[in-house]
Amino acid sequence: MEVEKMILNYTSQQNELRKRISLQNNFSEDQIKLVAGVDIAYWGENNKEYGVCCIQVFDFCSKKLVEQVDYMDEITTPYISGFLAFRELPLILEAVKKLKTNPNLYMFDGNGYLHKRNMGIATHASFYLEKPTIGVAKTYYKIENTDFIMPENRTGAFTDIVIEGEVYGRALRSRRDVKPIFVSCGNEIDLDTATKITMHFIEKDSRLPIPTRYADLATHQARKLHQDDV
DNA sequence: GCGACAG
DNA sequence: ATCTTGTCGC
Repeated sequence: MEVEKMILNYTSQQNELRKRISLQNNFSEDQIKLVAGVDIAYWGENNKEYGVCCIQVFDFCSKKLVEQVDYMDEITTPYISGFLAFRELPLILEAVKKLKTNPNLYMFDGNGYLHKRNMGIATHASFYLEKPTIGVAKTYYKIENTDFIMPENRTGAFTDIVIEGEVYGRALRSRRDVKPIFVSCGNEIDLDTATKITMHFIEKDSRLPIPTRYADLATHQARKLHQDDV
């Protein structure tokens, strides 16, 4: 009875924000110098749940790490499919406050526009970050009973995910012989540009782009450090 | 009761 | 997301 009201509240918040989504670039591509990857790891302790958010900022051209921050805190919001942003955003925004650099774009582990209300975490977060965002999910989030079409087994091959005539995102074969990843616009960017930037950050040793991939590794390291500490 | 289910 | 070892393959 409590979670139902929470879901109604969350849904109405997202329905308000979605009115302001833009799928157009609000930048020129040569202005993208710093790209941030964001991720969170969780663990339980004393019957409470904790999380650590890591943000890693990379130089677009050299792909070198230029800054990293983390923020650890107790997690109070449960995971509810479709409402990931409400669980993760508090930690993310605190971590962002610690950044000294000002990334031109943020990449998230999860969806953006590829969401039942077009409000996956990448899109939702953009309204607070006021920067372009991209969502990169490792598994498919099925909407309206629509399956994705498997792209060809070639690097860069993709298929658009179309629901009732509208492109929500795409299944992208970031490398040959790997499962596809699911790229969608967060906000203030178009899908072709989001795909191009994602592919730019693909290295031969992973199907995931550098920013989210290394942010994920960093969260695991940060959690390990914390647990050694306790 | 059964299947779905981003992270 | 997390719980977890070995193992097949490049």
